[in-house]
Amino acid sequence: MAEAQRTRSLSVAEVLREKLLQGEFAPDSKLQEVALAEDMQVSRTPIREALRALAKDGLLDYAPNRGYTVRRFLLDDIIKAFRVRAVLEGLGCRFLAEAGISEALTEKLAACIAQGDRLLEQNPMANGDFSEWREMNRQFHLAILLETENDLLIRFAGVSRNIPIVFNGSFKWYTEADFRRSQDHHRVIADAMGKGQAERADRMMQEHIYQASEIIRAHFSEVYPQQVN
Amino acid sequence: MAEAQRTRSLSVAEVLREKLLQGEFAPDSKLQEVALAEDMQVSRTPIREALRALAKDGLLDYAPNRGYTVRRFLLDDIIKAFRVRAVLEGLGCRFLAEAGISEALTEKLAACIAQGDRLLEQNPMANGDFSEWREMNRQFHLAILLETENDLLIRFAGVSRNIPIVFNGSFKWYTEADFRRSQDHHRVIADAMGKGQAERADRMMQEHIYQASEIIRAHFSEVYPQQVN
DNA sequence: GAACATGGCAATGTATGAAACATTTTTAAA
DNA sequence: TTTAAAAATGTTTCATACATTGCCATGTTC
Repeated sequence: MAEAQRTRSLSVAEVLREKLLQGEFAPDSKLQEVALAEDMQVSRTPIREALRALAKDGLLDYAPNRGYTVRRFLLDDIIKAFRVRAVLEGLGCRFLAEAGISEALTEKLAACIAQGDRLLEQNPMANGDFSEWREMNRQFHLAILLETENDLLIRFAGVSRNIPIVFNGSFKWYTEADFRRSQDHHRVIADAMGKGQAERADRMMQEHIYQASEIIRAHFSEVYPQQVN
Repeated sequence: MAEAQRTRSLSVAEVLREKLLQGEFAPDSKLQEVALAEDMQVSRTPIREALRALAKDGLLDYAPNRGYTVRRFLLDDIIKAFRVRAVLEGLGCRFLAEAGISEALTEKLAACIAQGDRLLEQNPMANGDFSEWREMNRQFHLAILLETENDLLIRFAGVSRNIPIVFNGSFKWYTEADFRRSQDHHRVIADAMGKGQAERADRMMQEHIYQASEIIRAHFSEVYPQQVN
């Protein structure tokens, strides 16, 4: 009971969002209702609603009477998104440091950091599988955001993270030093919040996210070789 | 020609959004397709799409198979939204101060400030019509945001402003001193950006928006007398 | 050959009935 | 009287038919 109901519209949106985030649709290509409806074996109605939702999230461009196209993210767009996200997540840290963080969050962050240490010992770059690191990182950031109980902050941070390339993290380009640095950042952020050092927590989170953006900047041309920006 | 096409869905969404922002629907009341379709003389389809859009903007709550209800904004929600907005608009000022602002923006901001001076001379509280002040203020903030050319920043700032009570501004509660203070803020923000003082511009914008939120806090109970939070 | 008009096609926009789901009311039994 | 099952009612979700718009090719005119 009280199971979060799933409508077809939501399922379709979820599937399409995942494909968009994984870059399975070429930028600027059209997403047409009829074609998608056939592919996914549903009528146009749920497709329409899903497309509309994805456009609202900025993953598709929409023109009335002309339909939806896959948004092309330039490096510039991604860098700008990172700056916004850095400020938002930094703000979250600030709030929590000011208000004091719960026992539960302290433990959650400690668990993430412990997991990070474990993964670092295993030399996470060796096997090329970063899914555990990615999940740990996701949990760390999400736990902080949720603790703020600030609806807009949570939503905006989510949107600014749900962008192709950004979404999966840039871990495949991380050197061992990058992983260790990232882990250090997490440690400082948790420490600062625990001690009520709002300014320090904010700045460290901003720097943490900035460094991630710089790694993407350095490797962006590998994803879109032809693209100028 | 090239008139921005209007579909019924978009028109309906616009009308409903305006009503929601003006508080014409009681919080927690249901918005039903059939009833709205009759009221607005369109079929259920454009209504559905409009409701979905408004839910994405956070003005409506949605539950699968159960429909849409008007979101109830507590004072706490509004304060939290203001904090996010303050940081976002502050960030916009920071960007512009760092990059340098265009001639066009310099003039636009100067025009807004001149208009503010004019309105202050006329004692804007006298007639109880703040529409001109509101428009001037809107233009000032919007011009800054647009100049950043940061898509997410513009969208997020818009969403965090499109909230009942917040949307119309709190000018009806402003004292003359409040108006003058607000005008001073605008002057400092424009000055700081013009001089490339990023930190100063950022902080002043944040303070500017914070003060607006405090005025709403002081008068919120007049809007929802019964509400505790 | 270039500019413009026309018509057909394909896609989106809208309306509406049918099905699925939730809620309320009724009915029957304990 | 209380409780639960079941029917009735109302609302949302989905599918589909029709209407409208945009696009592109063809053809006409200058």
